[in-house]
Amino acid sequence: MAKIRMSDVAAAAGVSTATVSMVLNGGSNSRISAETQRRVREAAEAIGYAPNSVARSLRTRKTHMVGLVSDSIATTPFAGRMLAGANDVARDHGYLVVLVDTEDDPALERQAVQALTGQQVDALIYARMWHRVVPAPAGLPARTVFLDCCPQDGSWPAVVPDEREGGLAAVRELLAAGHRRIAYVDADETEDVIASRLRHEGYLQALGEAGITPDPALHVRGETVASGGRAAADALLDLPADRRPTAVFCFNDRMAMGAYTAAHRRGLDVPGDLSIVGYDDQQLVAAELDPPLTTVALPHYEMGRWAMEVALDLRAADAAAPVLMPCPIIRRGSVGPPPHPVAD
Amino acid sequence: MAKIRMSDVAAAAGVSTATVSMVLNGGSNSRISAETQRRVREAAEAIGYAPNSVARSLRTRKTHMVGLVSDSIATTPFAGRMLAGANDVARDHGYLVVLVDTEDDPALERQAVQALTGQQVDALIYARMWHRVVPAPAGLPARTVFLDCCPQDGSWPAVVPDEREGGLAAVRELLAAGHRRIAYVDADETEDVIASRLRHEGYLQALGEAGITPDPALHVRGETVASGGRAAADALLDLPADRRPTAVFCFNDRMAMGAYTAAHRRGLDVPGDLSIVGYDDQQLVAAELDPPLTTVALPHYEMGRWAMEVALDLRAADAAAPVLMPCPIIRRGSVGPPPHPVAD
DNA sequence: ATGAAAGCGCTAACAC
DNA sequence: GTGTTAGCGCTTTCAT
Repeated sequence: MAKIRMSDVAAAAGVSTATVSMVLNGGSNSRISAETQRRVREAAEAIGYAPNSVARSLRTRKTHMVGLVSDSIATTPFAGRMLAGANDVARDHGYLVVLVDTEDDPALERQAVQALTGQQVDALIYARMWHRVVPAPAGLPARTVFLDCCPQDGSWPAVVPDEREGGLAAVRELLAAGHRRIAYVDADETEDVIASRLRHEGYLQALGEAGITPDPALHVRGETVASGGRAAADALLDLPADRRPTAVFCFNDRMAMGAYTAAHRRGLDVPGDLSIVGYDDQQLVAAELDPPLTTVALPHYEMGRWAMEVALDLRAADAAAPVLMPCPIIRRGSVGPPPHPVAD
Repeated sequence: MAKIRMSDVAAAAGVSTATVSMVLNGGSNSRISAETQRRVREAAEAIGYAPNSVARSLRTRKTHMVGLVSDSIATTPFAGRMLAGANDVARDHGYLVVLVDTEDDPALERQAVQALTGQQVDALIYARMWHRVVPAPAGLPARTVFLDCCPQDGSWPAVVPDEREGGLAAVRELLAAGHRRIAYVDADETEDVIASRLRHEGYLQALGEAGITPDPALHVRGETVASGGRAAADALLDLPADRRPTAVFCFNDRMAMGAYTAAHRRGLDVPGDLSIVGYDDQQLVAAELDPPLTTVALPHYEMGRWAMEVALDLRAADAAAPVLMPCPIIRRGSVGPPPHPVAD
């Protein structure tokens, strides 16, 4: 199975390589006669010719590959959705994606960017798995887009989730069900600062819209895992009856999972006695809880698509400000009316 | 920022491109004089030269890229671990991985294999996200390795999890804690046939080793989600006291999660009244449950590494039979002694 | 409508 | 030790 070159096709069809190139790339509108086209195609087929993209890339200065450097493909379930989004549009447009995981190591990151530009990728997507503001690594190619992070020193297109709008949607959902005493189980101050702050802003705005004065006792924090959520929810449920929340909005689904545990352990029903809304829409958590969790989805797939679309210049992007991708609310079974009519 | 070529470096250093190539690739052992080497390196540095891998690849017929085609990077949390394993070894050896997700669509698959071989990848990894026997797609390059699946018509190296040994380990763990009545909450007959069968074999073997005759009533099935596990566990717990299991081995962590719910809803303590072992070691589930779940880990990271190692010829592999990668047991808090001494 | 020839940027014999 | 030269397999003017 020796490699078959274009010249082999040319010889077999009795034409020049230039002609072969024309018919194989030129579509049917080329100026080559129909008869010759047929001969060439048949010859190519017959001898099993497959073009060598490396040679083509060298000549055309286009590799039809885009690099994707990320800090962690493995450690979050979200990474896959981003990748999938990017991959889908790449594939649909004849592009391949070259993936490098840098594990958040700056040295590996530099090395990755170098390897990728050395490989002449047509564009580069720089992705982080948590919404952050990051310093732009050196040596980025002209066509670079930031995914789930913003470059410190603007001037690159970027896309991040609209966390504020997400917090707003979550709390509005609870408000619409009739709740007035709504708690926010927030992340620890050390973690996920941006998401935490933005979702909290959404929370406050929603309360404001409903004319509710936020009760500081209803803003609690914990580690962003189930046990942290459970502890925070316990604190809330220990409040005297008249100050206790009838609903909680949790920073993420895992904390919401802990809130379920807290409620269930004291015989409280979800959503009968306590309504709960999460954030992230992690399938393994949100959909599997009993009852299934109403939550706000992080639009990783859409962000991945968006990034690839601007990388391939399929979509214009303003480098001045990051695009805010909507976080839709996913209604499942954890929100209901408050247990009894409530006054403020 | 026009592209800088090797000839620019040569000109700047006053040598030929051949010399530049030698010093830049030849390591320090080349036959170029130390003085010239210095001049070349300095010139390259000064004008910011970066080699063009496409040109190099065309010449050397090595691209230092390996293709990875998978059926789903997005829909399972395991995909990331496989990718990470593959990526880590690729990176450590100066290789890049080109990823394509085919969504299990044969047409896309053919197209992916073609694109990748056209791109002259040095090797190809064909990955599936569920342990399966698959028909080998046409046109695979000589150096192909199968990941988490076996080619129907042998003759390619492959690696899959040792599910049988995993089931064995899970049940031995329960046996060691003193249990005798151990149930297996299995997958539905329609799902994951290979894993289901193999884990069951491990279960039976472990019981056999302990001199226990399997009780068919203790082998139940359900959908491989939390609700399926809950229903199955409920059925088990409804058994008369003398036939009821004191421990259950669940097909996966999600079903185990359902078993927790079933136990908790009837006031049973885990592991006080019921010990539970899962399978998969899904972080989001196993580690977050209360108590944390003892489970058997699927070695995705290791399989990813293995596949890339044989792809890069760093490790020999026999194409005759798939390699069985061990599934280690992860001890957490869901296994304890049976509630009271038990007789068979 | 088709072919000749140059060259993408690099490496590797082979000369000197 | 270093330079010359000939490609790797393709695309693309420019002739014809």
